[in-house]
Amino acid sequence: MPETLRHILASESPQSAITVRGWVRTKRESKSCAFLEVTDGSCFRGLQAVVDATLPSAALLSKVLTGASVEIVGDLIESPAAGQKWELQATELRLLGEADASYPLQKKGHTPEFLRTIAHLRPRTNLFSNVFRVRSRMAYAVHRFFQERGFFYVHTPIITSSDCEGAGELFRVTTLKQGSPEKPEEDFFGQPTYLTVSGQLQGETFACALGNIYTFGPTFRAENSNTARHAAEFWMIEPEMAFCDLFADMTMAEEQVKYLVDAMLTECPEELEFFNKFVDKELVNRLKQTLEKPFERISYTDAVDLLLKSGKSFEHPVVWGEGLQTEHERYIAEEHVKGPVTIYNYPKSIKPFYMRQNDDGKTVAAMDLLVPGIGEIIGGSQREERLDVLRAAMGHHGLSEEDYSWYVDLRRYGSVPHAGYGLGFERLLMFVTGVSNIRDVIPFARTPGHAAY
RNA sequence: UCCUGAGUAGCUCAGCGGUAGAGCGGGUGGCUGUUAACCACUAGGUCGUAGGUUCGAACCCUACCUCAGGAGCCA
Repeated sequence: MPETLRHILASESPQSAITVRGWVRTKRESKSCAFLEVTDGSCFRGLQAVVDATLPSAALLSKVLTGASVEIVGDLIESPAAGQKWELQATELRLLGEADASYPLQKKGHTPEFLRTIAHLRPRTNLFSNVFRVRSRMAYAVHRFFQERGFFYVHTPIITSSDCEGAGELFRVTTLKQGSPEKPEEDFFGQPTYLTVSGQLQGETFACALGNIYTFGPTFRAENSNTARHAAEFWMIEPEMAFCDLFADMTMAEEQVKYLVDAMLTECPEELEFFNKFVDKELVNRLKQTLEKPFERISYTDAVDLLLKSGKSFEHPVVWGEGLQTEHERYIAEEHVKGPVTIYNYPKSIKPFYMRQNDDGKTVAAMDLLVPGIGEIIGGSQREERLDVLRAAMGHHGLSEEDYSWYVDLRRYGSVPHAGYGLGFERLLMFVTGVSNIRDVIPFARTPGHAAY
């Protein structure tokens, strides 16, 4: 493998006769020479190549427009001008792939809305190359966090027949033709199947065998949600821990968010500087504040109290027993706490059947971690491990034990207290980059009406 | 799905009843090292689509489409 710009730019001393391959970002021409800014994607910065007008290959310059791919041989020298430490004094320029005048990216800024229409070219821009380098680093940090703590990575199914009740609308998976007289039992799997909305239920079975496990993979929601925070296909991180209660669960969630924020601060400094300058000027401050102190914890009941006493007039009334609205969550995270906050012990009527019922009979051991600007980034709970209580909850939710017999079996054979949560990977990326639209942290976003590429 | 706003050159926008504009990007020429280079010239448009009002519509009205912001649902 030839050296990438990431290594070349970190060079300690000049080098002669090196080869650089990449894409032209800008060209600045004057009479005696031309300056080509070349990037290869390996890092944010590019390398300035100086092509003297007397070089034989300088004749190619008229065809080297923004977006063209080039191979340049030359000497890495200290740049005599301000703006960069190193530059490449070219001895030979080769045009690998022309980009004609219709190339849509120019050196001036583009709006994210326009760039979404050219998702195949936007990773060549500053913003998106930074976003997707960070996405890769963060995915690695997610695995590192769990692997360092002895968690096992479990690949839960993407096609599933269980609908993880309460997690939203599902996409149907079928080989039956539309309008076909065939019945579901004649379908490929012999029963209705869907794209998974969560690996949690299957994850629980592995936690009740391997101890601590996590999943990290794509999940799907067929909700007609049109917001900057929802996508039909997104990646979720779902740890599940045996012998774990709600408070240990909350501690784990906090530890993970801090670990990932720290990874952003220490491993992606160039990208972070860019985001802080061009995307969100408060980003670095906010990330540093996240690490400073323990996340506040407020019970749902106390949260309702403080909302009622806030003196704020909310569009939606604050009522114990109803879900917290976005405006309520924003007030708590952004005005009351001014930082990440975990709300726990929600009314059981608004939560799914598998959450553990508390002794008060009214609430379940659920928790949501809210962060300023984004809202819910993590949702989790301690799971109901008592056979009779779980059966009763399933009855209340109108679920048949037959459909979940394997899930109920976990409570029948060696049941243990266990807990877990789901962290939306894209929401985490929005938090650490400051990018405000989920469509801009996914390589090819799937939202209602949009599945191009 | 609901509410609000916006669609004018490849991109970002100005024009808001009376001959379609600028910057960037492209082309040509100039400039002794530029940094979103600079200077001059130049090409580039069914003003989202379809109706309507008017002597006259990019501009006013209606519908639809698309996008954005907010809400619901949630991660």
